[in-house]
Amino acid sequence: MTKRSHSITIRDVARQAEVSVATVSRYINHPKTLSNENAGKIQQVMKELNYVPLMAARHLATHKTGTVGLLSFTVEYGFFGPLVSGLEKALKQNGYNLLIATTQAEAGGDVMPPIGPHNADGVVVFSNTLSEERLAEWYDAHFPVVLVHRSAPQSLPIPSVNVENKNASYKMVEHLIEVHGRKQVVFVRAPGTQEDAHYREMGYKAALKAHSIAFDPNLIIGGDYERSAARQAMQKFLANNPPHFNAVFACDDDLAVSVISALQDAGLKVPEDVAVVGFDDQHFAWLLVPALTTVHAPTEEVGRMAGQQMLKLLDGQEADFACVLPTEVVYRQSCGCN
Amino acid sequence: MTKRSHSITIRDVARQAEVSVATVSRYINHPKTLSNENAGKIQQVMKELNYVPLMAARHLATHKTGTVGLLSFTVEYGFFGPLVSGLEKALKQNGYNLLIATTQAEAGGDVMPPIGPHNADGVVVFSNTLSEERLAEWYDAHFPVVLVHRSAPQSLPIPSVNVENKNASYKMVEHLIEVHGRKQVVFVRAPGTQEDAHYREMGYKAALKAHSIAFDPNLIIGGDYERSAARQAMQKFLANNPPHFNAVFACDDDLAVSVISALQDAGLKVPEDVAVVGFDDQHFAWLLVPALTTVHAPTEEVGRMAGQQMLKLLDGQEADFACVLPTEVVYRQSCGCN
DNA sequence: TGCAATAATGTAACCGGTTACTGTAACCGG
DNA sequence: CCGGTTACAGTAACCGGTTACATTATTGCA
Repeated sequence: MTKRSHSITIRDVARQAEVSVATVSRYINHPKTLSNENAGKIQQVMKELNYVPLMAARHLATHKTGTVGLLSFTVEYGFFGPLVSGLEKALKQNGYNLLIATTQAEAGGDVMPPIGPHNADGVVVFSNTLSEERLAEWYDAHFPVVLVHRSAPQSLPIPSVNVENKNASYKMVEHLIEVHGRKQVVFVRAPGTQEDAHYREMGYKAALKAHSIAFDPNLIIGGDYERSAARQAMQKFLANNPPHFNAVFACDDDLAVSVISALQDAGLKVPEDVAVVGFDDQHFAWLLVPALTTVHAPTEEVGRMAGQQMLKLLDGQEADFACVLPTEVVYRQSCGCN
Repeated sequence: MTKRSHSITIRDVARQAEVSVATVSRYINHPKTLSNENAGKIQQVMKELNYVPLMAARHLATHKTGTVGLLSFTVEYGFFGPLVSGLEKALKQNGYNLLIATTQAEAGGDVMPPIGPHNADGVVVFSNTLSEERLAEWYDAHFPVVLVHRSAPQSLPIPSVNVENKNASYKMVEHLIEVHGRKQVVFVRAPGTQEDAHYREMGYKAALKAHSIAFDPNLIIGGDYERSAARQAMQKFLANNPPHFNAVFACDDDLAVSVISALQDAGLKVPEDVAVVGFDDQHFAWLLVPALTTVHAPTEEVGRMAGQQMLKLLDGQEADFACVLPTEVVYRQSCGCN
């Protein structure tokens, strides 16, 4: 056995089984159309030779790769695991594999993304990982795309899977105001330009307005920092003689953690002095002390749903245009409950 | 544009640029061998037509897919994110994509794994996701494999990347004994048959022995439960009139969390009544109250290293046979420190 | 019994790239 | 001025599958 395992081709099988290559191919793709005799022979020879058809040759002949891509700007971020998990499970059910690549948001739209029509049957695009031009190009070419945590651009009816951000944020802030009487609520923006973040901020503002609380831009902590520097950003905010506040709505759980630790460092008690709430309900949220009040986002479900939409597209069906999964506030201790 | 975007082939480019297909192919693969004149023409036409070579055709001709697979039994488990991240970064540097699939440990070795020589240039195998027979088969066929969190079977010199488990566990338990005087240490096994778990238990036992503490099998909580049922397993242990104990070494951080919450439910204080320590140093470990004393495992580094080993193999070089990354005990509060 | 429909198989073209081989022209030193 | 490199480009075979079409054997039914 010095030769590569894949020197075994369909012709080897055909020869050994004393049939034509076409028959072997038929056995693989439409087994029912074969005589029992040949089917048996072929099956046996395939097992003997340990034959596995080369995907590339199949792809070339059929124009199907059996692969769906996921384009993401990062893979480290907390909820990536569940997202991929859901996606992979959904795809696997129909025999698709998952190809993963990270890209920075395309600089000028001119860099060819590592996954595309040339190596996948469709791609799931996470957040703003792809320029609108590319999206349009693929849409025009009828290349299946599903957006995740990003809604489709105006003119392109590309299916998307999102979580409900604005209402949940509204309720979250309303809870702080009504139940806990916290009217000076700081909002901590996320770094980057995630669409989710935008809607969460809108929910925050809407809640203030509905309760006749004037929006104070000084209570916004801007997202102009690296994720890893969130804690310092909070510390800086505290050091710079901020306006009075008694609650913090962090754009996501990771930020909430940074906020809490910065507050505690500064000698402030959570939730007594300052209530802190987050968004996402990541794995660790309930482990914190105080346990984090946050909005539960069904991340694995997002992945699964994206997978299902993609399968529909691949099957030639219409997918739901915009699919928004429900979120729900989870009341724990960090807001002052219990 | 009603046709698929990929009806544009190398022959279209060749025609438009008034050269032969071979010349276009050369431009793509060995640009230096072209005259400036033709290179310019081809470049322009390629941009105009938005031409991207079809991977499958390339693969078929060259027997290279440009893809590395990752075979894992799950994708949800906490440290999956960093692992993939490290792996993906390393691979991307050499232009490889990452193909991901989950499999249950192969039942009888007869199920063809979704990733293999037929669709990847090599695969990274996480833990015991693949039967030894398959490993041997691939090894014989010179198909590049790198093992992660699993060492190579006796007779197969397959490169592997592991973290140091035994010594770190030894130190961890020694710390409990020597510094905190905890001599009745419970060991909580992980479900499944991860190799890591085995070595951690060996470290635990070695530490006991070195301190002349008799090993008490009643202080072992067995791994015969689902991961999600770890907390109940601990509760059951507590309810069943266990021998006296004043510390718990959990096989990993996730288990440690379950242990802590079960203990607290039972009215026991951590670390005053029972010290609890874990392994992995997952993201959330320092967030817990008390912050978790644990062993830091460089998971992203494991991914990166596996990627590098794989790249070596793909390049025809020898890879390091067994690569064991150092781990380090991180002393926080849950053991009683501070 | 004969003919059409049907089932099972084989032949060979094709998918879209790569590359060995060949040919041509320009260039080199003696 | 000539034989030998060198630089560049084209022709066509090949990679390993799929499938349209042709062929042959079998069956059903008048």
